[in-house]
Amino acid sequence: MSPVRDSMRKPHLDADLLGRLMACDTIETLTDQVQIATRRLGFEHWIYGALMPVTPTRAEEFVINGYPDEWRRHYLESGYTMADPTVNYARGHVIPSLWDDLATRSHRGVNSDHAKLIFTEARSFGLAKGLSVPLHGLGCLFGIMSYAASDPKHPIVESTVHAEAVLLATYVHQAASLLINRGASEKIKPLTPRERECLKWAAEGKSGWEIAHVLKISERTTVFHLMNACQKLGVMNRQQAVAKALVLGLLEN
Amino acid sequence: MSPVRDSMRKPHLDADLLGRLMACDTIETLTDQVQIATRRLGFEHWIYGALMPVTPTRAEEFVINGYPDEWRRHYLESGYTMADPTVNYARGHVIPSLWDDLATRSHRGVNSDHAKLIFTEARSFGLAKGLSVPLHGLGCLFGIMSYAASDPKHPIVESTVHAEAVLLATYVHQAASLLINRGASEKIKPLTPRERECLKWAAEGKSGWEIAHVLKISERTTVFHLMNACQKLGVMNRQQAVAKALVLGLLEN
DNA sequence: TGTCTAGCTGTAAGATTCGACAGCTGCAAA
DNA sequence: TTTGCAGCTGTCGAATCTTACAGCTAGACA
Repeated sequence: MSPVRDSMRKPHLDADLLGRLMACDTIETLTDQVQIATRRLGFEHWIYGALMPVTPTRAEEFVINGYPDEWRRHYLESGYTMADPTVNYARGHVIPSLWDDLATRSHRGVNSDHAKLIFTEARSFGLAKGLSVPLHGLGCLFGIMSYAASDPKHPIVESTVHAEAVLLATYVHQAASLLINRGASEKIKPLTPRERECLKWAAEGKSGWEIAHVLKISERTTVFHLMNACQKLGVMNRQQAVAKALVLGLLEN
Repeated sequence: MSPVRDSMRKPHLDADLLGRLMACDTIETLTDQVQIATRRLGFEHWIYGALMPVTPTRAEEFVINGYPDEWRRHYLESGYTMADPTVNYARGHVIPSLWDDLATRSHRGVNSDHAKLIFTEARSFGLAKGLSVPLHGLGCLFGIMSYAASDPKHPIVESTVHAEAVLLATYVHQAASLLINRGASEKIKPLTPRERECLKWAAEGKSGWEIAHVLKISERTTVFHLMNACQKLGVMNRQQAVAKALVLGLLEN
Protein backbone atom coordinates (compact mmCIF):
# COMPACT_ATOMS: atom_id res chain seq x y z
CA MET A 1 0.00 0.00 0.00
CA SER A 2 1.17 3.48 -0.80
CA PRO A 3 -0.48 5.83 1.60
CA VAL A 4 0.75 8.86 -0.23
CA ARG A 5 -0.61 7.96 -3.64
CA ASP A 6 -3.72 6.59 -2.02
CA SER A 7 -4.36 9.90 -0.34
CA MET A 8 -4.39 11.86 -3.57
CA ARG A 9 -8.16 11.76 -3.55
CA LYS A 10 -9.46 15.28 -3.72
CA PRO A 11 -11.40 16.57 -0.72
CA HIS A 12 -14.86 18.09 -0.86
CA LEU A 13 -13.42 21.18 0.73
CA ASP A 14 -10.69 22.64 -1.42
CA ALA A 15 -8.25 25.35 -0.42
CA ASP A 16 -10.18 27.96 -2.43
CA LEU A 17 -13.37 27.34 -0.50
CA LEU A 18 -11.63 27.43 2.86
CA GLY A 19 -9.80 30.57 1.84
CA ARG A 20 -13.05 32.32 0.93
CA LEU A 21 -14.43 31.28 4.29
CA MET A 22 -11.57 32.93 6.15
CA ALA A 23 -11.91 36.09 4.07
CA CYS A 24 -15.52 36.74 5.13
CA ASP A 25 -15.94 40.09 6.83
CA THR A 26 -19.64 39.99 7.66
CA ILE A 27 -21.90 37.49 9.37
CA GLU A 28 -24.02 37.23 6.23
CA THR A 29 -21.19 36.32 3.88
CA LEU A 30 -19.82 33.86 6.40
CA THR A 31 -23.22 32.22 6.70
CA ASP A 32 -23.44 31.93 2.91
CA GLN A 33 -19.99 30.38 2.61
CA VAL A 34 -20.64 27.88 5.38
CA GLN A 35 -23.91 26.97 3.68
CA ILE A 36 -22.03 26.20 0.46
CA ALA A 37 -19.41 24.16 2.29
CA THR A 38 -21.86 22.06 4.30
CA ARG A 39 -23.84 21.30 1.14
CA ARG A 40 -20.69 19.90 -0.42
CA LEU A 41 -20.41 17.53 2.53
CA GLY A 42 -23.95 16.36 1.91
CA PHE A 43 -25.61 18.09 4.85
CA GLU A 44 -28.72 20.21 4.46
CA HIS A 45 -28.55 21.77 7.88
CA TRP A 46 -25.88 23.20 10.16
CA ILE A 47 -25.41 25.45 13.14
CA TYR A 48 -22.41 27.11 14.72
CA GLY A 49 -22.51 28.46 18.26
CA ALA A 50 -19.87 29.81 20.61
CA LEU A 51 -19.98 31.07 24.18
CA MET A 52 -17.87 34.20 24.52
CA PRO A 53 -17.00 35.54 27.98
CA VAL A 54 -17.96 39.18 28.49
CA THR A 55 -16.78 39.17 32.09
CA PRO A 56 -14.77 36.42 33.78
CA THR A 57 -17.97 34.71 34.91
CA ARG A 58 -20.60 35.81 32.41
CA ALA A 59 -20.74 34.85 28.76
CA GLU A 60 -22.96 35.52 25.79
CA GLU A 61 -23.60 33.24 22.86
CA PHE A 62 -22.87 33.89 19.23
CA VAL A 63 -24.82 31.75 16.78
CA ILE A 64 -25.02 31.47 13.02
CA ASN A 65 -26.96 28.68 11.40
CA GLY A 66 -28.54 27.08 8.42
CA TYR A 67 -31.25 25.28 10.39
CA PRO A 68 -34.94 25.34 9.50
CA ASP A 69 -36.44 28.49 11.05
CA GLU A 70 -39.31 26.52 12.58
CA TRP A 71 -36.92 24.23 14.42
CA ARG A 72 -34.81 27.11 15.69
CA ARG A 73 -37.95 28.85 16.94
CA HIS A 74 -39.27 25.75 18.63
CA TYR A 75 -35.84 25.05 20.13
CA LEU A 76 -35.47 28.51 21.61
CA GLU A 77 -39.07 28.70 22.83
CA SER A 78 -38.66 25.36 24.59
CA GLY A 79 -35.42 26.52 26.21
CA TYR A 80 -33.56 23.51 24.91
CA THR A 81 -30.13 25.14 25.04
CA MET A 82 -29.51 24.02 28.62
CA ALA A 83 -30.79 20.48 28.04
CA ASP A 84 -29.28 19.98 24.58
CA PRO A 85 -27.04 16.91 24.77
CA THR A 86 -24.85 18.16 21.93
CA VAL A 87 -24.12 21.37 23.83
CA ASN A 88 -23.35 19.54 27.06
CA TYR A 89 -21.17 17.11 25.17
CA ALA A 90 -19.18 19.88 23.50
CA ARG A 91 -18.38 21.45 26.86
CA GLY A 92 -16.17 18.56 27.93
CA HIS A 93 -14.95 16.88 24.77
CA VAL A 94 -12.94 17.65 21.68
CA ILE A 95 -13.72 14.72 19.41
CA PRO A 96 -16.85 14.83 17.25
CA SER A 97 -19.86 12.71 18.09
CA LEU A 98 -22.80 11.35 16.15
CA TRP A 99 -26.21 12.30 17.50
CA ASP A 100 -27.07 8.60 17.58
CA ASP A 101 -24.35 8.07 20.17
CA LEU A 102 -25.35 11.11 22.21
CA ALA A 103 -28.97 9.96 22.34
CA THR A 104 -28.10 6.66 23.97
CA ARG A 105 -25.30 7.69 26.31
CA SER A 106 -26.23 10.33 28.86
CA HIS A 107 -23.46 12.84 29.45
CA ARG A 108 -22.86 14.97 32.52
CA GLY A 109 -25.94 13.73 34.29
CA VAL A 110 -28.30 15.10 31.67
CA ASN A 111 -31.52 13.15 31.54
CA SER A 112 -31.24 10.63 28.75
CA ASP A 113 -35.00 10.63 28.12
CA HIS A 114 -35.01 14.36 27.66
CA ALA A 115 -32.10 14.00 25.25
CA LYS A 116 -33.97 11.42 23.20
CA LEU A 117 -37.01 13.68 23.07
CA ILE A 118 -34.99 16.54 21.61
CA PHE A 119 -33.48 14.30 18.94
CA THR A 120 -36.89 12.82 18.10
CA GLU A 121 -38.36 16.28 17.71
CA ALA A 122 -35.38 17.40 15.62
CA ARG A 123 -35.98 14.46 13.31
CA SER A 124 -39.54 15.62 12.67
CA PHE A 125 -38.07 18.94 11.49
CA GLY A 126 -35.85 17.25 8.95
CA LEU A 127 -32.76 16.74 11.15
CA ALA A 128 -32.52 12.97 11.03
CA LYS A 129 -28.82 12.18 11.21
CA GLY A 130 -26.42 14.57 12.84
CA LEU A 131 -22.83 15.12 13.81
CA SER A 132 -21.62 17.57 16.43
CA VAL A 133 -18.08 18.92 16.56
CA PRO A 134 -16.91 20.51 19.83
CA LEU A 135 -14.79 23.63 19.46
CA HIS A 136 -12.44 25.26 21.93
CA GLY A 137 -9.88 28.01 22.02
CA LEU A 138 -9.64 31.57 20.70
CA GLY A 139 -10.94 32.95 23.95
CA CYS A 140 -14.34 31.28 23.88
CA LEU A 141 -15.55 29.09 26.74
CA PHE A 142 -16.51 26.49 24.19
CA GLY A 143 -18.24 26.27 20.85
CA ILE A 144 -20.03 23.73 18.75
CA MET A 145 -20.63 23.07 15.09
CA SER A 146 -23.40 20.64 14.28
CA TYR A 147 -24.30 19.18 10.91
CA ALA A 148 -27.55 17.42 10.06
CA ALA A 149 -29.01 15.54 7.13
CA SER A 150 -32.60 14.58 6.48
CA ASP A 151 -31.48 11.23 5.13
CA PRO A 152 -31.10 8.79 8.06
CA LYS A 153 -28.77 6.75 5.85
CA HIS A 154 -26.29 9.59 5.32
CA PRO A 155 -22.83 8.07 5.69
CA ILE A 156 -20.66 10.09 8.02
CA VAL A 157 -18.18 8.11 10.04
CA GLU A 158 -17.78 5.59 7.26
CA SER A 159 -16.56 8.27 4.90
CA THR A 160 -14.09 11.12 4.73
CA VAL A 161 -17.00 13.45 5.46
CA HIS A 162 -16.40 12.75 9.13
CA ALA A 163 -12.95 14.30 9.02
CA GLU A 164 -13.86 17.08 6.64
CA ALA A 165 -16.70 18.14 8.90
CA VAL A 166 -14.16 18.62 11.68
CA LEU A 167 -11.84 20.59 9.43
CA LEU A 168 -14.67 22.84 8.28
CA ALA A 169 -15.72 23.38 11.90
CA THR A 170 -12.27 24.66 12.85
CA TYR A 171 -12.33 27.07 9.92
CA VAL A 172 -15.76 28.36 10.86
CA HIS A 173 -14.62 28.76 14.44
CA GLN A 174 -11.55 30.72 13.39
CA ALA A 175 -13.49 32.89 10.94
CA ALA A 176 -16.26 33.55 13.45
CA SER A 177 -13.93 34.60 16.23
CA LEU A 178 -12.18 36.99 13.89
CA LEU A 179 -15.59 38.57 13.28
CA ILE A 180 -16.57 38.59 16.95
CA ASN A 181 -13.29 39.95 18.25
CA ARG A 182 -13.17 42.72 15.69
CA GLY A 183 -15.74 44.85 17.47
CA ALA A 184 -15.46 43.43 20.95
CA SER A 185 -11.75 44.01 21.34
CA GLU A 186 -11.47 46.36 24.31
CA LYS A 187 -8.42 48.48 23.95
CA ILE A 188 -6.51 47.41 27.04
CA LYS A 189 -3.12 49.00 27.41
CA PRO A 190 -0.57 46.20 27.47
CA LEU A 191 0.76 45.33 30.90
CA THR A 192 4.41 45.97 31.64
CA PRO A 193 6.58 42.94 32.53
CA ARG A 194 6.61 43.98 36.20
CA GLU A 195 2.84 44.30 36.29
CA ARG A 196 2.50 40.84 34.81
CA GLU A 197 4.93 39.38 37.32
CA CYS A 198 3.11 40.93 40.25
CA LEU A 199 -0.25 39.76 38.93
CA LYS A 200 1.07 36.23 38.45
CA TRP A 201 2.24 36.02 42.03
CA ALA A 202 -1.01 37.54 43.21
CA ALA A 203 -2.83 34.81 41.30
CA GLU A 204 -0.68 32.29 43.17
CA GLY A 205 -2.07 33.62 46.42
CA LYS A 206 0.91 35.72 47.45
CA SER A 207 0.40 38.88 49.51
CA GLY A 208 1.95 42.21 48.64
CA TRP A 209 4.70 41.64 51.21
CA GLU A 210 5.50 38.19 49.78
CA ILE A 211 5.57 39.42 46.19
CA ALA A 212 7.91 42.20 47.25
CA HIS A 213 10.34 39.67 48.68
CA VAL A 214 10.17 37.36 45.68
CA LEU A 215 10.84 40.21 43.25
CA LYS A 216 13.27 41.90 45.64
CA ILE A 217 11.50 45.23 45.58
CA SER A 218 9.70 47.16 48.29
CA GLU A 219 6.14 46.29 49.23
CA ARG A 220 5.13 49.75 48.14
CA THR A 221 6.32 49.00 44.63
CA THR A 222 4.28 45.83 44.29
CA VAL A 223 1.26 47.85 45.40
CA PHE A 224 2.18 50.40 42.78
CA HIS A 225 2.42 47.84 39.98
CA LEU A 226 -0.75 46.05 40.98
CA MET A 227 -2.60 49.35 41.15
CA ASN A 228 -1.45 50.25 37.66
CA ALA A 229 -2.49 46.82 36.44
CA CYS A 230 -5.95 47.34 37.96
CA GLN A 231 -6.29 50.68 36.21
CA LYS A 232 -5.19 49.31 32.85
CA LEU A 233 -7.60 46.41 33.18
CA GLY A 234 -10.36 48.71 34.34
CA VAL A 235 -11.12 46.72 37.47
CA MET A 236 -11.82 47.45 41.12
CA ASN A 237 -9.35 45.22 42.97
CA ARG A 238 -6.76 42.46 42.73
CA GLN A 239 -9.30 39.64 42.65
CA GLN A 240 -10.92 41.06 39.55
CA ALA A 241 -7.56 41.94 38.04
CA VAL A 242 -6.38 38.35 38.43
CA ALA A 243 -9.66 37.04 37.01
CA LYS A 244 -9.65 39.37 34.01
CA ALA A 245 -5.98 38.88 33.25
CA LEU A 246 -6.44 35.10 33.36
CA VAL A 247 -9.44 35.12 31.04
CA LEU A 248 -7.64 37.42 28.62
CA GLY A 249 -4.65 35.09 28.69
CA LEU A 250 -2.36 37.89 29.87
CA LEU A 251 -0.60 35.74 32.46
CA GLU A 252 0.49 32.95 30.17
CA ASN A 253 4.08 32.51 29.17
CA MET B 1 -23.71 15.93 -8.27
CA SER B 2 -24.62 13.72 -5.35
CA PRO B 3 -22.50 14.73 -2.39
CA VAL B 4 -23.76 11.81 -0.34
CA ARG B 5 -22.82 9.07 -2.78
CA ASP B 6 -19.68 10.98 -3.65
CA SER B 7 -18.65 10.94 0.01
CA MET B 8 -18.82 7.19 0.32
CA ARG B 9 -15.07 7.06 -0.12
CA LYS B 10 -13.60 5.27 2.82
CA PRO B 11 -11.32 7.23 5.11
CA HIS B 12 -7.80 6.22 6.07
CA LEU B 13 -8.87 6.37 9.68
CA ASP B 14 -11.71 3.96 10.31
CA ALA B 15 -13.86 3.80 13.41
CA ASP B 16 -11.97 0.76 14.70
CA LEU B 17 -8.65 2.52 14.67
CA LEU B 18 -10.02 5.61 16.37
CA GLY B 19 -11.76 3.42 18.91
CA ARG B 20 -8.51 1.65 19.78
CA LEU B 21 -6.86 5.02 20.16
CA MET B 22 -9.42 6.13 22.73
CA ALA B 23 -9.09 2.87 24.62
CA CYS B 24 -5.36 3.30 25.31
CA ASP B 25 -4.58 3.34 28.99
CA THR B 26 -0.83 3.88 28.90
CA ILE B 27 1.44 6.37 27.18
CA GLU B 28 3.20 3.54 25.37
CA THR B 29 0.10 2.00 23.81
CA LEU B 30 -1.15 5.43 22.84
CA THR B 31 2.16 6.20 21.17
CA ASP B 32 1.97 2.93 19.24
CA GLN B 33 -1.57 3.56 18.07
CA VAL B 34 -0.81 7.10 16.97
CA GLN B 35 2.20 5.78 15.09
CA ILE B 36 -0.04 3.37 13.18
CA ALA B 37 -2.58 6.05 12.42
CA THR B 38 -0.07 8.62 11.17
CA ARG B 39 1.52 6.02 8.92
CA ARG B 40 -1.86 5.45 7.31
CA LEU B 41 -1.98 9.13 6.49
CA GLY B 42 1.39 8.86 4.81
CA PHE B 43 3.44 10.63 7.46
CA GLU B 44 6.63 9.14 8.87
CA HIS B 45 6.91 11.54 11.78
CA TRP B 46 4.58 13.12 14.31
CA ILE B 47 4.55 14.82 17.66
CA TYR B 48 1.84 15.70 20.13
CA GLY B 49 2.38 18.26 22.87
CA ALA B 50 0.10 19.94 25.37
CA LEU B 51 0.66 22.59 28.01
CA MET B 52 -1.20 21.64 31.17
CA PRO B 53 -1.62 24.25 33.92
CA VAL B 54 -0.37 23.05 37.31
CA THR B 55 -1.16 26.37 38.96
CA PRO B 56 -3.13 29.23 37.43
CA THR B 57 0.05 30.76 36.03
CA ARG B 58 2.46 27.85 35.71
CA ALA B 59 2.14 25.00 33.27
CA GLU B 60 4.07 21.88 32.37
CA GLU B 61 4.26 20.22 29.02
CA PHE B 62 3.19 16.73 28.10
CA VAL B 63 4.75 15.34 24.94
CA ILE B 64 4.54 12.09 23.05
CA ASN B 65 6.12 11.74 19.66
CA GLY B 66 7.27 9.68 16.77
CA TYR B 67 10.06 12.07 15.74
CA PRO B 68 13.63 10.99 15.06
CA ASP B 69 15.47 10.90 18.38
CA GLU B 70 18.36 12.95 17.00
CA TRP B 71 16.05 15.77 15.98
CA ARG B 72 14.25 15.78 19.32
CA ARG B 73 17.58 15.92 21.12
CA HIS B 74 18.89 18.74 18.96
CA TYR B 75 15.59 20.58 19.30
CA LEU B 76 15.59 20.40 23.11
CA GLU B 77 19.30 21.18 23.45
CA SER B 78 18.88 24.24 21.28
CA GLY B 79 15.89 25.39 23.34
CA TYR B 80 13.72 25.70 20.26
CA THR B 81 10.42 25.30 22.11
CA MET B 82 10.07 29.03 22.72
CA ALA B 83 11.08 30.00 19.20
CA ASP B 84 9.23 27.22 17.38
CA PRO B 85 6.84 28.89 14.93
CA THR B 86 4.46 25.93 15.03
CA VAL B 87 4.11 26.28 18.80
CA ASN B 88 3.55 30.00 18.64
CA TYR B 89 1.05 29.53 15.86
CA ALA B 90 -0.92 26.94 17.81
CA ARG B 91 -1.26 29.32 20.74
CA GLY B 92 -3.54 31.68 18.87
CA HIS B 93 -5.15 29.67 16.09
CA VAL B 94 -7.45 26.70 15.64
CA ILE B 95 -7.06 25.92 11.94
CA PRO B 96 -4.18 23.73 10.80
CA SER B 97 -1.24 25.22 8.97
CA LEU B 98 1.41 23.91 6.63
CA TRP B 99 4.99 24.48 7.71
CA ASP B 100 5.62 26.13 4.36
CA ASP B 101 3.14 28.85 5.29
CA LEU B 102 4.54 29.26 8.80
CA ALA B 103 8.07 29.66 7.46
CA THR B 104 7.18 32.62 5.30
CA ARG B 105 4.70 34.47 7.52
CA SER B 106 6.03 35.53 10.89
CA HIS B 107 3.52 35.12 13.69
CA ARG B 108 3.39 36.95 17.01
CA GLY B 109 6.52 38.89 16.38
CA VAL B 110 8.69 35.80 16.18
CA ASN B 111 11.74 36.34 14.06
CA SER B 112 11.01 34.96 10.62
CA ASP B 113 14.68 34.17 9.97
CA HIS B 114 14.87 32.10 13.12
CA ALA B 115 11.72 30.27 12.02
CA LYS B 116 13.22 29.47 8.64
CA LEU B 117 16.35 28.17 10.32
CA ILE B 118 14.37 25.72 12.44
CA PHE B 119 12.46 24.42 9.42
CA THR B 120 15.67 24.10 7.41
CA GLU B 121 17.31 22.13 10.18
CA ALA B 122 14.23 19.96 10.56
CA ARG B 123 14.39 19.17 6.86
CA SER B 124 17.91 17.85 7.28
CA PHE B 125 16.56 15.42 9.86
CA GLY B 126 13.96 14.03 7.47
CA LEU B 127 11.13 16.42 8.28
CA ALA B 128 10.64 17.98 4.88
CA LYS B 129 6.95 18.74 4.63
CA GLY B 130 4.86 19.28 7.71
CA LEU B 131 1.43 20.15 8.98
CA SER B 132 0.64 21.49 12.43
CA VAL B 133 -2.78 21.23 14.05
CA PRO B 134 -3.51 23.53 17.01
CA LEU B 135 -5.46 21.95 19.85
CA HIS B 136 -7.45 23.61 22.61
CA GLY B 137 -9.82 22.61 25.37
CA LEU B 138 -9.92 19.90 28.02
CA GLY B 139 -8.23 22.14 30.53
CA CYS B 140 -4.96 22.58 28.67
CA LEU B 141 -3.60 26.02 27.81
CA PHE B 142 -3.08 24.82 24.29
CA GLY B 143 -1.76 21.83 22.45
CA ILE B 144 -0.33 20.94 19.10
CA MET B 145 -0.13 17.93 16.87
CA SER B 146 2.39 18.10 14.07
CA TYR B 147 2.86 15.67 11.20
CA ALA B 148 5.87 15.48 8.94
CA ALA B 149 6.92 13.58 5.84
CA SER B 150 10.36 13.21 4.34
CA ASP B 151 8.91 13.54 0.86
CA PRO B 152 8.68 17.26 0.00
CA LYS B 153 6.02 16.34 -2.55
CA HIS B 154 3.67 14.79 -0.01
CA PRO B 155 0.18 16.01 -0.87
CA ILE B 156 -1.62 17.33 2.17
CA VAL B 157 -4.01 20.17 1.54
CA GLU B 158 -4.85 18.83 -1.91
CA SER B 159 -6.13 15.60 -0.40
CA THR B 160 -8.41 14.35 2.33
CA VAL B 161 -5.31 13.77 4.46
CA HIS B 162 -5.56 17.41 5.47
CA ALA B 163 -8.91 16.84 7.15
CA GLU B 164 -8.08 13.43 8.53
CA ALA B 165 -4.96 14.79 10.18
CA VAL B 166 -7.17 17.24 12.06
CA LEU B 167 -9.58 14.49 13.08
CA LEU B 168 -6.75 12.31 14.31
CA ALA B 169 -5.31 15.23 16.25
CA THR B 170 -8.56 15.73 18.16
CA TYR B 171 -8.64 12.04 19.05
CA VAL B 172 -5.06 12.10 20.26
CA HIS B 173 -5.79 15.20 22.30
CA GLN B 174 -8.83 13.60 23.89
CA ALA B 175 -7.02 10.34 24.59
CA ALA B 176 -3.97 12.11 25.99
CA SER B 177 -5.95 14.28 28.36
CA LEU B 178 -7.75 11.22 29.66
CA LEU B 179 -4.33 9.80 30.47
CA ILE B 180 -2.99 13.01 31.96
CA ASN B 181 -6.02 13.77 34.09
CA ARG B 182 -6.18 10.27 35.47
CA GLY B 183 -3.23 10.76 37.80
CA ALA B 184 -3.23 14.52 38.11
CA SER B 185 -6.85 14.84 39.15
CA GLU B 186 -6.67 16.53 42.52
CA LYS B 187 -9.62 15.48 44.57
CA ILE B 188 -11.27 18.83 45.10
CA LYS B 189 -14.52 18.67 46.98
CA PRO B 190 -17.21 20.16 44.76
CA LEU B 191 -18.21 23.69 45.64
CA THR B 192 -21.73 24.33 46.90
CA PRO B 193 -23.96 26.63 44.81
CA ARG B 194 -23.54 29.41 47.38
CA GLU B 195 -19.77 29.11 47.33
CA ARG B 196 -19.82 29.34 43.54
CA GLU B 197 -22.06 32.39 43.63
CA CYS B 198 -19.83 34.16 46.12
CA LEU B 199 -16.72 33.29 44.13
CA LYS B 200 -18.31 34.54 40.91
CA TRP B 201 -19.12 37.90 42.44
CA ALA B 202 -15.66 38.05 43.97
CA ALA B 203 -14.23 37.47 40.51
CA GLU B 204 -16.34 40.42 39.32
CA GLY B 205 -14.51 42.61 41.80
CA LYS B 206 -17.24 42.78 44.45
CA SER B 207 -16.29 43.16 48.11
CA GLY B 208 -17.72 40.95 50.83
CA TRP B 209 -20.22 43.67 51.77
CA GLU B 210 -21.37 44.03 48.16
CA ILE B 211 -21.76 40.30 47.64
CA ALA B 212 -23.79 40.13 50.83
CA HIS B 213 -26.21 42.73 49.49
CA VAL B 214 -26.50 41.10 46.07
CA LEU B 215 -27.24 37.69 47.60
CA LYS B 216 -29.30 39.22 50.41
CA ILE B 217 -27.33 37.54 53.16
CA SER B 218 -25.11 38.94 55.88
CA GLU B 219 -21.56 39.94 55.15
CA ARG B 220 -20.44 37.33 57.66
CA THR B 221 -22.04 34.62 55.55
CA THR B 222 -20.26 35.63 52.37
CA VAL B 223 -17.01 35.52 54.31
CA PHE B 224 -18.03 32.09 55.55
CA HIS B 225 -18.73 30.76 52.06
CA LEU B 226 -15.59 32.24 50.58
CA MET B 227 -13.54 30.81 53.41
CA ASN B 228 -15.00 27.37 52.79
CA ALA B 229 -14.32 27.74 49.09
CA CYS B 230 -10.70 28.64 49.86
CA GLN B 231 -10.33 25.55 52.03
CA LYS B 232 -11.87 23.26 49.42
CA LEU B 233 -9.60 24.70 46.76
CA GLY B 234 -6.61 24.51 49.05
CA VAL B 235 -5.65 28.15 48.57
CA MET B 236 -4.51 31.05 50.73
CA ASN B 237 -6.91 33.84 49.80
CA ARG B 238 -9.71 35.05 47.50
CA GLN B 239 -7.36 36.07 44.71
CA GLN B 240 -6.00 32.58 44.45
CA ALA B 241 -9.43 31.05 44.90
CA VAL B 242 -10.79 33.08 42.01
CA ALA B 243 -7.78 32.18 39.89
CA LYS B 244 -7.93 28.46 40.63
CA ALA B 245 -11.69 28.25 40.25
CA LEU B 246 -11.42 29.98 36.89
CA VAL B 247 -8.77 27.68 35.43
CA LEU B 248 -10.64 24.64 36.75
CA GLY B 249 -13.76 25.94 35.01
CA LEU B 250 -15.69 25.90 38.27
CA LEU B 251 -17.33 29.27 37.69
CA GLU B 252 -18.86 28.53 34.31
CA ASN B 253 -22.55 28.10 33.89
C1' DT C 1 16.97 70.14 26.28
C1' DG C 2 12.58 68.76 27.50
C1' DT C 3 9.17 65.07 27.53
C1' DC C 4 7.79 60.52 28.00
C1' DT C 5 7.85 55.91 29.94
C1' DA C 6 9.03 52.08 33.11
C1' DG C 7 10.45 51.26 37.34
C1' DC C 8 11.07 52.35 42.02
C1' DT C 9 10.15 54.23 46.99
C1' DG C 10 8.01 56.48 51.24
C1' DT C 11 3.94 57.66 54.72
C1' DA C 12 -0.67 57.31 56.40
C1' DA C 13 -5.69 56.79 56.87
C1' DG C 14 -9.45 53.97 55.93
C1' DA C 15 -11.57 49.87 53.84
C1' DT C 16 -11.42 45.04 53.38
C1' DT C 17 -10.13 40.46 54.34
C1' DC C 18 -8.46 36.70 57.33
C1' DG C 19 -8.85 33.54 61.14
C1' DA C 20 -10.59 31.78 65.26
C1' DC C 21 -14.05 32.21 68.78
C1' DA C 22 -19.28 30.34 69.10
C1' DG C 23 -24.19 28.92 67.66
C1' DC C 24 -28.62 28.83 64.81
C1' DT C 25 -32.25 26.21 61.13
C1' DG C 26 -33.85 22.74 57.88
C1' DC C 27 -33.40 18.68 55.35
C1' DA C 28 -32.07 13.99 54.13
C1' DA C 29 -29.85 9.72 54.79
C1' DA C 30 -28.55 6.07 58.10
C1' DT D 1 -33.51 9.38 66.31
C1' DT D 2 -29.06 10.56 65.40
C1' DT D 3 -25.77 12.15 62.24
C1' DG D 4 -24.17 15.06 58.75
C1' DC D 5 -24.39 18.73 55.49
C1' DA D 6 -25.68 23.25 53.49
C1' DG D 7 -26.77 27.47 54.72
C1' DC D 8 -26.81 31.13 57.87
C1' DT D 9 -25.20 34.64 61.68
C1' DG D 10 -22.47 37.07 65.28
C1' DT D 11 -17.83 39.51 67.34
C1' DC D 12 -13.05 40.85 67.41
C1' DG D 13 -8.10 41.56 66.57
C1' DA D 14 -4.61 41.18 63.25
C1' DA D 15 -3.18 41.12 58.58
C1' DT D 16 -3.77 42.87 54.13
C1' DC D 17 -5.38 45.83 50.54
C1' DT D 18 -6.79 50.38 48.59
C1' DT D 19 -5.97 55.05 47.73
C1' DA D 20 -4.54 59.39 48.76
C1' DC D 21 -0.35 62.39 49.28
C1' DA D 22 4.71 63.05 47.33
C1' DG D 23 9.32 62.26 44.74
C1' DC D 24 13.42 59.55 42.81
C1' DT D 25 16.44 57.28 38.50
C1' DA D 26 17.47 55.78 33.86
C1' DG D 27 16.78 55.33 29.14
C1' DA D 28 14.38 56.55 24.67
C1' DC D 29 13.07 60.03 21.60
C1' DA D 30 12.30 64.52 19.14
